[in-house]
Amino acid sequence: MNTLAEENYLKSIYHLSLNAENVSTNQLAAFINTKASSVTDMLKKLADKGLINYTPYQGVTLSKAGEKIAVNIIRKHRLWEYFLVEKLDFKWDEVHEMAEEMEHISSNELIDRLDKFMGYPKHDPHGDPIPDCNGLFKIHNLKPVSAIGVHEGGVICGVRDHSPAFLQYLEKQSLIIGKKITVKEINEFDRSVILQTAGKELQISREVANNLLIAL
Amino acid sequence: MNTLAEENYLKSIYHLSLNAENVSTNQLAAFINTKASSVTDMLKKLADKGLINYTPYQGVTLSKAGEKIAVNIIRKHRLWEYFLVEKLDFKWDEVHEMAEEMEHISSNELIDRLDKFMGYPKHDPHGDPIPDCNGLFKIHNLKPVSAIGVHEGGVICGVRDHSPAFLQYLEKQSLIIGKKITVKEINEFDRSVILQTAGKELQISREVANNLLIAL
DNA sequence: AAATAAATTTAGACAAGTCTAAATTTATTA
DNA sequence: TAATAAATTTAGACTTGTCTAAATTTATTT
Ligand SMILES: [Mn+2]
Ligand SMILES: [Mn+2]
Ligand SMILES: [Mn+2]
Ligand SMILES: [Mn+2]
Repeated sequence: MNTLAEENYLKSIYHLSLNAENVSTNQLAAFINTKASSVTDMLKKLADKGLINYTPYQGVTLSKAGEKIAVNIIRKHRLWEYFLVEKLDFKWDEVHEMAEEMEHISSNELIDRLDKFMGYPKHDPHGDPIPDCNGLFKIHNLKPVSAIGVHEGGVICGVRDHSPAFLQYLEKQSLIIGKKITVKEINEFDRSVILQTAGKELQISREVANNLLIAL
Repeated sequence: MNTLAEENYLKSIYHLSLNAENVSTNQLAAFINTKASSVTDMLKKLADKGLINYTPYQGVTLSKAGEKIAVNIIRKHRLWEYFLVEKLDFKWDEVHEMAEEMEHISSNELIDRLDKFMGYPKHDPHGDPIPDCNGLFKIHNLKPVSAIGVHEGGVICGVRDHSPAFLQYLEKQSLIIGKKITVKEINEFDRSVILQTAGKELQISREVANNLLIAL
């Protein structure tokens, strides 16, 4: 099997691949919080194992085999997050770090039974889709609030920033998954957004609007 | 915090300490499945950290700090085993290896909530006591079936051998936790034991009798 | 097209944990 | 008690994953 470090690299390459065709050494180094030279070493190792496509100086993509492993780890991560929130009553800003450890528990039988135990949830506490036991899931097509115009709106279905600080802020504003919102006004000066939600009206910064995802 | 290897050594020293005042280097090496020289290296490290009392050539005991860590890992191990059997429907012979990984998930908040979620169970699937969040538990005073005489009996409350093969055998014979048994006869030749259980009678080898624990 | 800057890789080192082989200490036996 | 055996430790090496500093490659500017 693969080491914990290998799994973390594969998962990171997967996440970074969503925003860039080829993932660069420096991107990975920043994301994983390590040095570029360490990344190079690991990329060689993963390439030897056939888990990535690596051409020196040109960045990497996941191979089919590598992607399968990455998706499986993401499946585990999201199922454990769901478990922590739904069964153990943690808040959505408290579970990520624990799931970072739990995603490396190796047994697939375990994770499949956990999935069944919870009724095959489709989304984790942050709105991210949970791959099924075959690695299949719908990449939902969400837009940041900052990308829609006045009088448009939708349902909050995800977040881009998963930091506890951001999640706590959203919770305090009742901007939680499933909430219906409409853009009422966009401030010309700082592009902050005034939202209309059930009952009340509230203002969010451009920064927040960029990181809050809705389905139209 | 402590590394995975350190945690495994502390746990092993704890288990071996139950049968011997001082735990020897070779005992540990055999138990952990490593070489004596590796054990020596780790013992120095644990002694430097103040987690064990180590005098070269004389074996080790856990310090108060080391024991606390060991008991906490055992608590996690047993709670996860209970979870796997009671919530995810694994059989008692299937859970040990998974729990060996899960016991290293670091969060104590997580394990305390898991404990609460399951209703604060007192014993794991193999009958072993689960330490509470303060590390307290009753070491129950069990006897192997091989240690009692004819016409004596009790309730099955634990096993000495935790191997899948042994556990599967017991299950097949319906010799499970909570079962009431009485010794009906002891074969003089091979010291095998004939048991009377609810309804039927069955014979077990000396080997099995040695590893099956009962409360009188 | 040079020159410079940025990105990436290579070289050499280090810590953790393990191993084999050799040296040392403790226990056992004659 | 001296010799031998068993247990333990030390010495030196190896792997994984990391780091810093130097070398190399690619990209960007003049
Ligand atoms: Mn997460
Ligand atoms: Mn999540
Ligand atoms: Mn176990
Ligand atoms: Mn157990």
